[in-house]
Amino acid sequence: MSSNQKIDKRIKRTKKALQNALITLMQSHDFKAITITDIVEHADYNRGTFYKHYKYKEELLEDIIEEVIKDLVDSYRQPYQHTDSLTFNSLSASAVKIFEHVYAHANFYQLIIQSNALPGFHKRITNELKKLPLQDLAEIEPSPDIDPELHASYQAYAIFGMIMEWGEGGFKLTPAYMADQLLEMLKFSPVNSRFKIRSDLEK
Amino acid sequence: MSSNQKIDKRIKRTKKALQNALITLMQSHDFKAITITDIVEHADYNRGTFYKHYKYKEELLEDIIEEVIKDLVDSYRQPYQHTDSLTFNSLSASAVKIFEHVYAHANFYQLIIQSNALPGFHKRITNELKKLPLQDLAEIEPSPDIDPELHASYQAYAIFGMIMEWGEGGFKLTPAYMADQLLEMLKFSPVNSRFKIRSDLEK
DNA sequence: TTTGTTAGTGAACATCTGTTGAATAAATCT
DNA sequence: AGATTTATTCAACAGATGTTCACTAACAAA
Repeated sequence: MSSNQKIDKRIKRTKKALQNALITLMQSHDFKAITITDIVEHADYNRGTFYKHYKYKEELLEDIIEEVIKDLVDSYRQPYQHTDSLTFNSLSASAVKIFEHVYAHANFYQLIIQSNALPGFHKRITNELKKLPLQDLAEIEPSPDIDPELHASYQAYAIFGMIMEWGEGGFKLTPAYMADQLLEMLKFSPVNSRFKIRSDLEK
Repeated sequence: MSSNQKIDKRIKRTKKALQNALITLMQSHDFKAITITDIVEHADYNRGTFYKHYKYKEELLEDIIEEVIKDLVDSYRQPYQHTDSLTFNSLSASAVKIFEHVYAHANFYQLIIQSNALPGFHKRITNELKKLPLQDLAEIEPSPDIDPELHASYQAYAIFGMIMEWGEGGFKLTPAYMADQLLEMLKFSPVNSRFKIRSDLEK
């Protein structure tokens, strides 16, 4: 039944204990300041046991992240399974689900942000980009040839940016509001909108 | 004349040497695998000297990043200074300048990506978001109340996402193409576009 | 050029790291 | 159930870390 039949009980037990220890320590300490010794002492395991499973604490953190990601994917797929919840459209429902997932794991996301688990570079450069007045758009003729890879990365990081901003504000806003904001920003995208259809007819 | 009159020559000399040593080491080693001892031995300084200026190697890296960011801001401001380069419009020119800046520092950006200086979380979650088919948009009525903070973060991370995608592809694409792609994606934004004006008239 | 200030040196220290080996405990398998 | 496999322990190791100290060398200001 369960997805992991062959994994040794001891391994699961140990990994969970180490994960919990790290999470607990991250509540009060900067990620960088937490030592392997801290983790194993807090979890009451031998230091060698840690190294049997992980190379460094970042790897342990990634295990924790992996579980949260799993829930994110599940959350996203929910609207497609329960058609009754499709009040608006599928994207709107998915967007809500994504932000609801983050909201449900707000403690975790805030922990990641607070404990400086994600370091300086992307934060530094995106903060600088934020200052630049890129909002002022101009009129250009439409053209549909957008690189799908670039577009996917653009969209992914954009949503990630919304989550970061949300988290730095302490997750005060509601998931529904966040989803609405995302839809507002996406609204005029040509892909499936009436504008795209209209410009297609113009050809 | 110079912006830093009061800073001791020795400090500048030492910091530059340490920065260069780290950059050199990052060419061939994973960031995490580089030790403080490696850096000071390569720069031929005492280990205590390192700790006089930096707490950990991440702080040293941030100093390097700071210089690149400075160039990014300068690059962005260029179009506003030289009006002759405004072939299209200000945003288009700014976008080109940003991507030209990245292209000029492609070695640095690739170094950051390759050496895993930015760790798992944002990469992991955004890669997952990329898989979700968020591209399929739906028709909704326009409304202009977008949170400026959220929008700024959205845009900043979106562009950062383009740069990451670009870098992971080895910076094969040209800066002009990247700028064009950005403009394509922004094109239908309501803020200043003809669509916005049209929908305003509909009221 | 002298004087006060501070960066860099070298050495020492306790602690943490990453790895290893043999012994023990707990799991899995038949 | 017993036999086999393997996770965990404990101890030990060399190397790296982060900090401190007195010493010197280089700098800035007058």
